[in-house]
Amino acid sequence: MDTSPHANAKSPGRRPKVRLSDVAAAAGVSVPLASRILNRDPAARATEATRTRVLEAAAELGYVPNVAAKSLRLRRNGLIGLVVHDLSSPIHLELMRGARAEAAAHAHFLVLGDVDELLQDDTSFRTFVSGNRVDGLIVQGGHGGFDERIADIAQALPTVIVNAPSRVARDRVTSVFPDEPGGTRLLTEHLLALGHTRIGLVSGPRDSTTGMLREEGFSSALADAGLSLREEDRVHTDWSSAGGRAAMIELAARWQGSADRPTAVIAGNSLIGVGILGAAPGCGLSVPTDLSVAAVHDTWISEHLVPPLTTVSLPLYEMGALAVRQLLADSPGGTEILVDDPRPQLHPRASTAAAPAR
Amino acid sequence: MDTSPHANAKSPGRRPKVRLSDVAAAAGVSVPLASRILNRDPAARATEATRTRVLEAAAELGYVPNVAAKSLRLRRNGLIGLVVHDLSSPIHLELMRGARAEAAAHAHFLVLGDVDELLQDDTSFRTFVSGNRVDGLIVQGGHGGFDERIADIAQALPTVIVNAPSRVARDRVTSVFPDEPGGTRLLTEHLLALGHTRIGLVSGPRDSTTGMLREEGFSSALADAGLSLREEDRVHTDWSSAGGRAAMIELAARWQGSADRPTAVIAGNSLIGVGILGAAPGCGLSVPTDLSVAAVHDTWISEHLVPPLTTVSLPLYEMGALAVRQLLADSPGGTEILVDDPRPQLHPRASTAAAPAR
DNA sequence: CTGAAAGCGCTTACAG
DNA sequence: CTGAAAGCGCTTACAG
Repeated sequence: MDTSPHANAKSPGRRPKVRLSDVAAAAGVSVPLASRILNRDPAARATEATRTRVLEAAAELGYVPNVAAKSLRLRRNGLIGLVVHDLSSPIHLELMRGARAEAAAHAHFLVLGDVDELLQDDTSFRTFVSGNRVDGLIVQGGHGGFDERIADIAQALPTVIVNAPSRVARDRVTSVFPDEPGGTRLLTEHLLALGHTRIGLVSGPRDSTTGMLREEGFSSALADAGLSLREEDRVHTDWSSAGGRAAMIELAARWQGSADRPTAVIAGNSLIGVGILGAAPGCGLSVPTDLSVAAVHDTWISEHLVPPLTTVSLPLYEMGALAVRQLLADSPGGTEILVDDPRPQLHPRASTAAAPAR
Repeated sequence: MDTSPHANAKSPGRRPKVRLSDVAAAAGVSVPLASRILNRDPAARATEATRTRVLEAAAELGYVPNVAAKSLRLRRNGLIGLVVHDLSSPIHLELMRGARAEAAAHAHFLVLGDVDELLQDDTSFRTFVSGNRVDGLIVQGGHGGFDERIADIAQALPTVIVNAPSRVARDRVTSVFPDEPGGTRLLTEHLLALGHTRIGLVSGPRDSTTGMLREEGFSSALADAGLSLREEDRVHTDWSSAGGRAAMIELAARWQGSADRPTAVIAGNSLIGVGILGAAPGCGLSVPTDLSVAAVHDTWISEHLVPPLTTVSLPLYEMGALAVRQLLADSPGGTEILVDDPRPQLHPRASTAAAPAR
């Protein structure tokens, strides 16, 4: 009778999997005791000799617990679903990096999901949410009209909304978000200090919570300076460079032939900022001579643009990490957590300069 | 006795999980039969009435199989590890998007890993590789000196290397990669057609397989035109915009005061291209008047740069999708697969122009 | 303190 | 063709 670890080899070319029972046998103890020792169960008070025998056997055999068996037993699997809206945005990437690193630090892993798929495709929704596929969900918020659905999910699965405070009042949803108004305020104050008195805003989609919060910071900073945003100086667009480009062209058309126009513009995010910067020359506007441009979110590209883009950085990486920590702490839902370490920070660069004399 | 689905509710606020036995009971059949019907086992030839009763019960109860139980039984879990080197690169993002979408189409999910962590941290390595955490691994290749380790992994777990052909001759490693030489050749021919006869190359790190392949395409296109790369016209740097910036500064210093210099430069990837474009003005070089710049990989940003960057696009999204397909097909290892649909495509933009007259 | 037993929720040979 | 039984690899009350 072959009960050696090699007896259960499946594919010929593959190394055989070592089970807990193999470790227990090698150490001459029962399976439960091996389990307790390996899991540092304080109740297991075996002699030091036994303990090391088990530990050494495990190390020698290269034992790694079977996660499926553990999951079935423990009803959790060490997996966190990270569900974002647009995988190609450098902004979500930072969030993802922070979440991944934090998860790894706690021996957890991230499973990638897509917001639209999750909300529209029922199969995807159900495997994620009811199939025990993941222990919890981090969902990118800030997009309009899907809050009820999230509340639904949260009823079945610990859920954290990142990127925007949740508008759902239900118990189980925690949200984690940066100081959006504060960040935009920093940008606005920077432009005001440079002498700009009329500042445009290229905001995100109309139904975006994030966009609204940024506009709030913008408006309140203007108000503090005795100014206010004129309706005709604001454009809504989507969160992309193509959107930023279209917005710049739209604004330039409005300004056609009028000397009375904004001398600076704030981009709702840095993708939009890139689009504005790219479109300005074609509109006959030189940045920063004719127009100062500043954007929310500092990404790897900001400093390499021509001219380098003034931005405010928000703690995206930390937000991802904190979302994971919240989920693992299984904290009571309903909390709204402002990620404020580090604080929003201004990165003044050549895309902003003193307002031209009037 | 309460055997209703609600009997197994755990957390009071959460919806109870429905088990297969609940479905079977509701449909009045045995658990095995319910399993067979739900899994479309052709051997199960129940009456149509029974079949629909089971299907309807499952739908009504909102049954979703417990993945942990399935995994334990079937020895696979529908998870694929995607292990990349730098999560923040827009290039890997495309790969990731393709892989995620393809995986989702086959009811699989992606678990995020980090190459450095996988190779250096033994715990991470072992949970991924021997802990049955994932069914297979997609690892980003092209970085020097870790091929033996990958071969090691592949012995335990189906593995596909993306991004570069594997230099490991072992049986089990399949690699999937785009036509790197072909792409760079397209870029080179474009510059040659514009009249450039001396072209510089800002390549990636010295030990990068990918970089070497691109240089091959570059050199062979030059050779076809009766030209060749001069040693002093090549700079190695890392795959980043900061690297590109440093390289541009280095080249400009070499060219100082000499009329005899390259009139065009090819960037090993588009991040490097961004850095070159950003650094050129500071070096007293106007693009494309003084210097044409072209780069490998077309990303969202290329067309929004000032000037828009000429690039060649490689099928990164498709490469990700194909890697997943390879893994799921459990095809025999050792194959090298060129992803050539779509073919590398030139995107001529304003960063390249006719060579200045000599 | 440790071991034997039960059980997590499935699937699949094996009988009937 | 269908059901009863076994078992995937763990952990944890429960006995001893």
